[in-house]
Amino acid sequence: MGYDFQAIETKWQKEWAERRCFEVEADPNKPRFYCLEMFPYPSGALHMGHVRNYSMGDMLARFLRKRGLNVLYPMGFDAFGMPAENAALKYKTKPHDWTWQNIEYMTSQLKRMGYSYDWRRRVESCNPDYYRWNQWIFLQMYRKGLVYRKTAPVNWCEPCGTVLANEQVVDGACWRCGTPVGRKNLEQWFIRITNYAQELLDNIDTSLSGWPDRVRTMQRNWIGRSEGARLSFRVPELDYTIEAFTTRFDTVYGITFIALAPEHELVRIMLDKMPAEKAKEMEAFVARCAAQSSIERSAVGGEKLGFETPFTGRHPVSGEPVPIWLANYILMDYGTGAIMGVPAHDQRDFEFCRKYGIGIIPVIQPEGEHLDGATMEVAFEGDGLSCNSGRFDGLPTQRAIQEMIDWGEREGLCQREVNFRLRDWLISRQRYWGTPIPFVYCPTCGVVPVPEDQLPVLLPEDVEVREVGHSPLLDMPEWLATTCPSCGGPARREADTMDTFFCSSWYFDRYCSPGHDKGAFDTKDTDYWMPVDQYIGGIEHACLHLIYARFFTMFLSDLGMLKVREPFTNLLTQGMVIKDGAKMSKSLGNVVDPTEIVEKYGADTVRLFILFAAPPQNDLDWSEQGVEGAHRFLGRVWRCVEDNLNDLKRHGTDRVPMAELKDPALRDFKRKIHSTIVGVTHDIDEEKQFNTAIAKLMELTNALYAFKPSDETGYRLQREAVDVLLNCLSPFGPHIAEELWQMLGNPGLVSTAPWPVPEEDALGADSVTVVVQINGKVRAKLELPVGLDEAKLREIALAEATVRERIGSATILRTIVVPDRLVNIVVKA
RNA sequence: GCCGGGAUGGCGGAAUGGUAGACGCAGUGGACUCAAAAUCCACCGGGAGCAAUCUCAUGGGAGUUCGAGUCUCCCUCCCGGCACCA
Repeated sequence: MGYDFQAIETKWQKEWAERRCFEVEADPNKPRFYCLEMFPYPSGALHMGHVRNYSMGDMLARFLRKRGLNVLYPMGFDAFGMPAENAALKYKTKPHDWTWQNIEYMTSQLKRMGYSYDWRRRVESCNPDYYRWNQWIFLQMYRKGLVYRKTAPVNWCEPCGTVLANEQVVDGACWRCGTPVGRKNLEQWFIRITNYAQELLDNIDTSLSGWPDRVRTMQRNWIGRSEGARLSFRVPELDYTIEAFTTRFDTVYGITFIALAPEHELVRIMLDKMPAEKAKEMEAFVARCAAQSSIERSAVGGEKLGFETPFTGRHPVSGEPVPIWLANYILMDYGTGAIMGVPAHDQRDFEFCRKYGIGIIPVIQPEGEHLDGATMEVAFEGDGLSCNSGRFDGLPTQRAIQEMIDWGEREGLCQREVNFRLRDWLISRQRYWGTPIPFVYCPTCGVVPVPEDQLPVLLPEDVEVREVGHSPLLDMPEWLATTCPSCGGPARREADTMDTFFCSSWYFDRYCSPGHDKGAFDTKDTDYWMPVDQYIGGIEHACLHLIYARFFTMFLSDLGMLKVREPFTNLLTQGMVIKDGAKMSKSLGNVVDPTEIVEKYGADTVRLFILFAAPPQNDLDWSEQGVEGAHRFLGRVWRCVEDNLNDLKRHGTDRVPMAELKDPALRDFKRKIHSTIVGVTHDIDEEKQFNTAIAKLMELTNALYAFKPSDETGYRLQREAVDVLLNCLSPFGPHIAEELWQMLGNPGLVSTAPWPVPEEDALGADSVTVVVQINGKVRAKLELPVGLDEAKLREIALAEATVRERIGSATILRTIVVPDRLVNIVVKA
């Protein structure tokens, strides 16, 4: 009858759904496991990257379920976002309709793959039942002082018509559309994620040992902590104090100038107090810097531009005047936007001073050298001994930093300070298809939060998206107009919506309590299910979603809603799916549609291929020949059951214990069965090497083909092998395993059958190949019984004819014996 | 520049410091067939040899070790992240 994968797969998908095999409830008496995948954006159809991600997760979920764990394995959709608006424009539809259509279609595709989700828990972030809790959480953040509005130069993406968070600017360009990002001054909503910078950083080392090093490093870099001191320069003429941050307070005696960012607030004050002519020049300089793109301005080795102001600040230690300059390489959004210029020990300052003829004073001497400010060619940024630094002369750099800051703090010259590269999270988006920010503007009361009992602020669904430079919400006076919750007077709704990363920062909590309407989730559920034990997704979220989600978890924990501080215990970042040397993408036209492949080969084949072709972290080269190979393997499994079905059924499932087996061939075969269980379990559970787990199943299949039973014992062993093979195969190719399991008359479903347990006495070998080496080179291989002691092994090895011949007249210096493994004879001619 | 990860057959990739190349793809030969496909069986890193076998080989160079793809140091190249961050 052959392997009719289409019929089999639809049959079992229906069966699993009807039997509700994969629906789970929190049960404190059962050991739990939370297996999570990054939920997809409902872009229209699944792509191979999704299939890879979810095939890994499903395999794990099925495996762990069989091992007796109560496995939460949910799926949902990250459904707000720009593409829906673009699609609405293109196809003359509504974002709401387009999105929901895609959600339903992609759900059907996921079901066709046979993934074992608990579908009752599906979450859609565009559903008011979900986003009302976005609004609620946002209000809690507001209450805790984590939300603020600020007019600031923000990253602006013109094609997207909206601002971007820092995390969403990649190489100076928009993370979604790739357009270079501009600057715009806007009043926007921010979240103080920086309040959590230290914990976000600390936990990388203490709590994220289950994450790849790569991601941990990326987050560490992104948060970017640096320790140092804040010091100030008094500017008496302007009655102003310039604050600056430095990590090198030990170089304070080497200051020869002060540099400000052209956007620094002091610039305006100085302009007012300057002769008109000079002020004009300075304004021109500021304008010139403003015209430089962010990429230009932050390019390494970019040209340093400076402008000398007619003012001076007082050196914090000596009180001497220090010239104040404006410089294009000083960034307003790091530190204080002002620096102490130490050209001798900072390469950027050095280049600046050489260009503008500012003095250079070395205050650290490297070992065995003597630096002279007049002749130095590069700044010395390493460690050495302090000089020209008064009482600190002669101190080694690391000590100098500490002792000088201690002294500075005592004298009131500086304060220890820690700076982070991480910026607050800008969450407003000037887009329609997102969660409305629950605030109103009242002419009397100002910016007023919408009371919790009035949530959700519903996003109107019946809108027409038009190609205009602003959100369609602004064209809906009936939606915008509201009353002030505070005074009851007329007010206007906030028309900005939230960054969609807000939605994806807590969806995994919501999965724990589907449909809960008393809160974002029920703590009874999250107390049981959280944290996520295994999270699987793409590396591209290393500094976006994975930082935001960690922050949310800390915040919700501070509210007392979560018991955990970190959401994801183990993280697996899967590689991309590549074809013809490039990532599959529509623009390159190298996309392979999963649906077509599933029709041609079946879901089991696709799953198997995608897990077998490469280790999870590596990129995976799509190869239709490889797919055929996977299909061929499943065909072999099928035939090896179908062709022997009568024999396999006739002899029953009673196992023959190892102790009763005498024939070495049978004993070997029994061992193969049980070492497969051990190996596959190890590869999945400990190594997360799904490719080698599959390789071991292929080996067992090959052994089954080579095995020709001749008696009752042999047939029973064959049945044992087939049952183990199907059981271990079922997480990878669940449909075919289920069908064959049933054909054999096994009770129940293989999906819910316990994972096989290896028989201990079927693992140890009767004999082993002992390698005889001479000076580390393999010279003989001996098949010997297990457990011989060192002396015996040495004796046997030395007695071997080829070995004796090899040694000849050479002197044996020593012999290393590793029992059951090798004998290494060290000789000297 | 700094940080992280890599480099193994024609290809994807295996190898607790102990037989390098599991498993698969591609390839070669055979069986079955009128023939092909499918399937089954065998071979499949380089060099030498009729063969047994020998020899070289895990990016390059040193080192530790009885023994190194694996550990240490240096170098080359590739991938990823951060970067005029004070």
